[in-house]
Amino acid sequence: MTELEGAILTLLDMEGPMTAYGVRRAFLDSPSSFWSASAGAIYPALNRMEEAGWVASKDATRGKRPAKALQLTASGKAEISRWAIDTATAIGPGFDPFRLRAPLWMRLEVAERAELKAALESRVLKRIEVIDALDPRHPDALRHALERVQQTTRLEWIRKTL
Amino acid sequence: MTELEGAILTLLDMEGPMTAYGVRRAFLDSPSSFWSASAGAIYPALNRMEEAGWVASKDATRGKRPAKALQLTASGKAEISRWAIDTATAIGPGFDPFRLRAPLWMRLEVAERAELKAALESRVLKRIEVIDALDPRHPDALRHALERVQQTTRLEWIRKTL
DNA sequence: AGCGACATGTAAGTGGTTACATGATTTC
DNA sequence: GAAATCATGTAACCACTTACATGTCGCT
Repeated sequence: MTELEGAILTLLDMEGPMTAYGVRRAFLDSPSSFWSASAGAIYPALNRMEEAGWVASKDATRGKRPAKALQLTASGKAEISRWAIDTATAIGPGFDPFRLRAPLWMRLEVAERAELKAALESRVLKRIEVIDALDPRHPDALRHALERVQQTTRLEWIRKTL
Repeated sequence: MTELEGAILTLLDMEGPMTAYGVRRAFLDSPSSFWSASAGAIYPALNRMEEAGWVASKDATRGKRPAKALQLTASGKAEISRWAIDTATAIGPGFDPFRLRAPLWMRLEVAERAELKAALESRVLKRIEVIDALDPRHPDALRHALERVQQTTRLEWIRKTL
C-alpha cells in the first residue's frame, strides 16, 4: 500500500462513504495535504483499491449525473490497520525538505544567512498562525496539531542554530 | 530540480568530486537517507544534471577500469543555491509517515493503543540511540541532529498524547 | 582462483505529475 | 443564461523502484 492509498483509506474510515470527487475535495481543501490531490492520482488509486477489494462502491446517481459512493470494506479495514501500526515505517524519514536543505544553509555567507533566517522564521510563524486559525473540529485537526509541533520545533532550531 | 537531485548536488558540494558510484555509496551508507539510493535513480539523475550543465565530469580511469569524477559547475552551484533558499518548499510538508498514520492511532482500542504506544516509544528511543552513536564529524551530522530533534519531539508527543 | 568492492549502466514496472475532456447540476 | 461546482476519467510524461547485466581491481 502506498502512502497516498493509506491516506485515502484513512479518510474513508473517518468520514464514511463518499464519492471519489469528495475524496479529492477533502485533499484539496486540507491545509496540510501532502500531494497535489490530482484526479490522475485519486481515481486510479481508488480503482486499484476497489479491484483489491479494500473499498466497495454503490451507485449514488442522482438525476442524470452518475456517481459512485465509496466505502471501506472489512478487508480494507484490516489492511489499513496493518498499515497504521507498522511502526518501522511510521517513524521513518519520509522525506523532509527542511532537513534536506539545512546543510547548505550553514554554508551561506553571513548576510545571506541572516536574510534566509529571517525569511524562514517569518514563513514558519505565518504557517503556525494559519494552523492556529483552523477549525479544531476539522477531521484533520490532529494532523494539524502534529504539524504545529513540527513547525514550532523548526522555529526553535532556526532561532537557536541557524 | 527534484529533491533527489538537490541532495546529490549538496553532497557533491560538500564532499567534492567523486564518482557516481561514490555518490551511491554515500547514500547507501548514510543512516538518514530518504531513498533507496538505487543505481536506477542515481545514474539517470547525474546524467540529467550533466546535460543541464550542473555537473561536469572528468575522466578518472585507472588502469582498464573506466571511471568519471563528477563535480559541481558554477551553474550547478547557482541552481542549488536557489533550491536551498526556496523557503516555501523548505518548510513544506514533504511527506511525513508519522503524521499520516496518527489519526488512526487515536481510534485504536485501549489495549491495541497501549501496545502500539510501547512499540513506537521503544522504536523511537532506539533510533535516537543510533543517532547518538553516529560520528559527529560525519558529513551528514547536521541532518542527523535535525532528525534527532524530530524524533525527540515525536517521543514527547507519544508519551503525552498517544 | 575466487570473492568482495569498484564502476556504470539498462529494462520493466509503478505511481505520481500536469493538463485536458466531458457532461450534469446548482447558484447567481 | 453564464459561471461555478459536482462527478469521472484519460493522455502524456516523469522520476522513482527492483532487478539484472557487465566488466575491473585488490586481497587472500
